[in-house]
Formats: sequence, C-alpha cells, structure tokens
Amino acid sequence: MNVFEVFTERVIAAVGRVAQEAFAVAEQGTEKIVVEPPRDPSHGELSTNAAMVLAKPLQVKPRDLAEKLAEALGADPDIETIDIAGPGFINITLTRNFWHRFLASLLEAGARFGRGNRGQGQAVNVEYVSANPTGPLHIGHCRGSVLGDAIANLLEAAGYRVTREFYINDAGAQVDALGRSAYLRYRQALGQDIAAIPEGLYPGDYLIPVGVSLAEKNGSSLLAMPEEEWLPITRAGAIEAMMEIIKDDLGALNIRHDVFYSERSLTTGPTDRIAEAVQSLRDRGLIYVGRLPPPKGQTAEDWEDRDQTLFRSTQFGDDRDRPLMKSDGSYTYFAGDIAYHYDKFLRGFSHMIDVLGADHSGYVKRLRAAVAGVSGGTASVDVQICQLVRLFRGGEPVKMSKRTGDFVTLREVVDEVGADPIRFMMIFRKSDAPLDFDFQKVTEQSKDNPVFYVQYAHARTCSVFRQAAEADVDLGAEFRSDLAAGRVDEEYLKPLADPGEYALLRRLADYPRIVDAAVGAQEPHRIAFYLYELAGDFHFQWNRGKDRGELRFINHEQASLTRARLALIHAINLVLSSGLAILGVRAPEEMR
RNA sequence: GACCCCGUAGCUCAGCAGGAUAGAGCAUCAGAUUCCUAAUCUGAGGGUCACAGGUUCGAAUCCUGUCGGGGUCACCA
Repeated sequence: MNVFEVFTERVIAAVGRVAQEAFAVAEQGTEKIVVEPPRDPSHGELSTNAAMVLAKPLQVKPRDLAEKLAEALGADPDIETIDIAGPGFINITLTRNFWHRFLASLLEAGARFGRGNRGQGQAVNVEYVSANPTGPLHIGHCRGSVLGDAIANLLEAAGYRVTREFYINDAGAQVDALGRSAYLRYRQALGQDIAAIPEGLYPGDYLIPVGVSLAEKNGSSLLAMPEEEWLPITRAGAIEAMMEIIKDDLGALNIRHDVFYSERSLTTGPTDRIAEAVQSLRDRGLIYVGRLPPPKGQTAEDWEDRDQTLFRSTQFGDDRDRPLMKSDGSYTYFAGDIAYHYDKFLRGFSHMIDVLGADHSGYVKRLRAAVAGVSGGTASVDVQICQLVRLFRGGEPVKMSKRTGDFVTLREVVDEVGADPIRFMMIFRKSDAPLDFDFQKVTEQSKDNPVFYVQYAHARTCSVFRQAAEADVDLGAEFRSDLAAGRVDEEYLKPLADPGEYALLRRLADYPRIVDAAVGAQEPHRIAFYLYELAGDFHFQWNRGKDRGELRFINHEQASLTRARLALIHAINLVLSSGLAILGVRAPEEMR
C-alpha cells in the first residue's frame, strides 16, 4: 500500500464532491495535487496542497476551499484529525486502525512492498562499465559499475524488464597495442629476451600468463609470421583473457552482465552494422559531406581543414555536427557507437540508459542525437554521468600514477574492504557530485560508518527475533510462521501505542514514495539515504528501550504487545532487506 | 570561446517534476549509561541555501545573468 497514493485519490474524490458544478475546471488542476508527509511532524502525518493549487481555477480563496475540503474529508473513517494551516494546507492525522491496516498490508506484500509497477514489463537496456579490455578494472571504473548495477536493480524492482549490457571496446589502436604487448610476453614465454616493454604498450604483469598461454597454443609458429598475421591472434587471445579478468573483478563486486557486446563485431559480424546505421541516417537526410570549424580553446597543431562525412547531430541539440570517418577512411569511434545504439534499437529497446564517467560529459548530446536519429525519434537514451572518486586512507589522499602502472585496481580495493562497503559508499552520494572514499572509514565498525549503521540495523531486527525465541513469553505456536508468511491480522497490531512505533510506521510508509522517486530520477542514492534514516529511527527506538524498559520490543509480561512489536520489527526487516537488495548490499543476520 | 556538473551549518553532504520555521552526520558544548548487541545514548548552539534579477499566492528548488570550483571540446577510445 502506498499511503500517499491512497490519500491523493481520496482528496481528489473530495474535490469532486465539493466542486461538483465546477468539476471540469477542478479536474484540470487535480494532477498538481500532492499528498506528502509534512516536513514538520507536528503538522500531522499527511499534508496536501489541494486547496492552494485549485483555488485559482475554481476562483475561490484557498482557505475557504480548504475548509470545504476538510469538511468533505472529515467523514473518512481513517482520518483521526484534520485541520487547516498556513496559506491553505490541509493537514491530516490518521487513525491507529488505519496504521494497523497499513502494517498488515505491508507484511502481506512482503518483499514486494514498495516496489510498485512503474515499469509494467517495459524493456530497458542499461549499459555500464564498458571498459577497454586492456587490463584489470581500476578504481576509476568502480563508481560507474556500481551505479549502473544499482540502477538496473532499481528498475527491475519497479517492474522493468532489464538487460544489463557491457560494450567491449575491442576495436581501435588501444587493443592493437594490447596485442603487441601480448606478443612480447609470448616471445618472453618462449625464452626470448624482450628487455623493457616499450612506451605505448601495456607493461602490466597480467599479460605474462597471456604470453604463456599463447606459447602453449601456438608453439613458436607466430615468430615466423609478419605482424599483420600474428597481431589478430595475440590480440584476440589477450582480449579474451582480459575479459575473463574483468568479469572476475566485476563478480567480486556481485556485478553480472547479461550481454557483452563487442565493438569489433559491428563490422565483422554477419552484416556491417556501422554501414547499416549510417545508411539509415542517410535515408533520413542526416548525413552530409562538409567542413567543421576548428576546435576552440586548446591549440590543435595537427588540425587539418578537410571535407568530412558528418552526422547532422545539431538537428537534435548537439553543439556541432560530428564526423563519422577518420582521415584514413576508417570509421570513428562515434560511428561505431551510433551503430551499437542502432543495434540496441533493432533489438527492441526504445529505452536505453548509458552510465558514463565524468570525462564523457561532452559526449552526452551526440549520444542522444544518435539514438534519436537512428530511431526516427522513437527511442531515447538517458545518460547518467558519474563524477570522480578520490581515494583516501585515514584522511590522506592515496597517490595514483597511471604512467608507472601503479594504479589502484578495483580488485585491490574489494580485497581490502569488501564488496558491501564499496557498493554502499559508491551510492551514498548523488552521482553528479564527486565522492571521497576513505579505506579506513568504510571498514570502521561504528555508527559513523553508514554501511555498518544500516547493515547493523538489519542484524538487530534479526537479533530481536532470536531473543524472542528464547524469551519466556508464549507467542503462540503459529505466530512466527504466520508472520513470515505475511498473515497477520490487524487485531494483533492493536497493542502498538508508543509514538516511536508510529514514527517507524510513518517511515515505512515513505518507502514506496522513495522508490518511485528514485526510479523516476534513476537515482539509487535516494534509497541509500532512506535506509540510513530508517536505520536511525530503528536504532533510536531501540535505545529508548534502554531508558524505558516498557518500550523494549520483547515484553516479558505481555505476549500480545510483543507480538505487535515483532510484527513492526519484521516490517522494518523487510524494508531494510528490500532496499539493501536494490543497492546490491548484503543484509546480514548478525554481525559480531 | 562553447558545452556539462557543482556552489546549502566550521567540515562532509541530503533536500531540487515549487510548499509551511531549510535537515542529517562529523566537530563543539552540556548531560546520561547495572537493562532486548555500549559496535554508546539524550539534548543544545550553529544558515544572507555563492550573488543579482525574473516567474509565482509561495523559490534552496524553475528561468536569465554574474562570480567561483571541476570536467570536456575534429581525427583517440
């Protein structure tokens, strides 16, 4: 049950009753009506702006309309009190019975609670990571990987049919360099002295086993070949090995893609996808030959003014048209990306999400243009850009140098701090703000560490149930299994009386709103912040039980009160695990 | 020069399809703690929401401009 949706409908119905003669007018404004929790809890549990947004179309004073609406809503048996405040807010407090019904419905929904069905089975393609297969993932890939995965989880939770996709950049000069590097390692494996790895090639040790494996497979046969013959062999072998490493790295973070799409296959597959995509753009009159103005800002010494094959991306809001062919006649990377998104479109995706790093922010407009162009405006891509991560250790920046190959790999970080803290912390910030990641802080087991704080709240809910099993209260033989199955009669919940317990119910009622907003904005960090708040509320209520024994969840005198509170704890447990599942973070049953 | 992101408490950040007196954690200060996990708890102080205009009954939130920080800018991937 989404409490706020339920009452939005009731408010609109009340508007209909109040404004019968002017209903047509009122109806126009009803989509602006919102029912939400007021910032200040003293204002009640629900608040609506209905009177203020409808005052103008109905040509009445907001407060007068609010009076009438309050009167019309006053008959609602679920409403305890209703009053009008400020410029015309209608503030509502609900009856305990209503909250009991809400809790019962939450328990009945179980793990599905709050997830909604915004997606309605619609297909979405989420592309993330998409690193060059030239070595292990480094920490720079981490945030986008986790963000993409969380977005995929989030959309899946909301009823979308999600395909998780990885675009392998296995074409171009970088993988050629990889192939040459692997060839050196191959010669090394055959006992040759290769001296130092030259500038421009990949010096990492991770290519040594690739050389060994190439030697095992090919013997010394590659030595007699010219480069154009051995390069495809060493390149393919190296790419395959690198993708194994990358998949393994991602697996350590619990990230698994459904589709790995090879850039190279765009032109080596059964049909030339790039040619097709370009042709489809040409058919729409979006391709022409012309000249571009020179790039501004930086001095481009090797700039040559020449005719180019251009995509009219300015027609879709890009800053300039974009070339599809390099000076040597081969396709640009962007041409490949157009074809790749064209391929996604042909596979039935009209809704695509690309998760990219901040260094690609200038790429967003042309991507959107590409998808619009290639689909005739019937498909779109949402690009989520995430900012950089800065690494710290105990407050001191961790130095990284790519040149010496001394970069921090993703695997090193996972091995040191574990997948859960990484995943949570990478999402505990909106993606368009830079993020500081401190090795020490994220492994700290204290309330200052949000990861621990939220996971511990979940473990604590489990702890209460463990304690209840050993306590001297008789809960009845079937209560626990009924609770686990979501069969809890409202009658069981009536003993809930403490304001802190109702505060928790209100927080739980917020979960569906938060999920829906997070889905709409594709912002999983909202889930993380919500969980942090829910955990805080729960820890707070727990601590109140330290001061006042009668507030403890397990009451040794009253089985009925204990049952009601266990039902509440179970609901908290469900929402914590639901939210953590969206983030891809474990919900541990105990932490010791 | 253009485009994108950011600017909110001393620090790190939430809040932004407009809503009431702008929130949290850290730090600071004052208290508490025999008890379901002390892996602490309660409370207090702390603000020109960068600045200036505009739209609106109402702006941290939307629009325009300015300032400051970061990123990007034919052919690389």
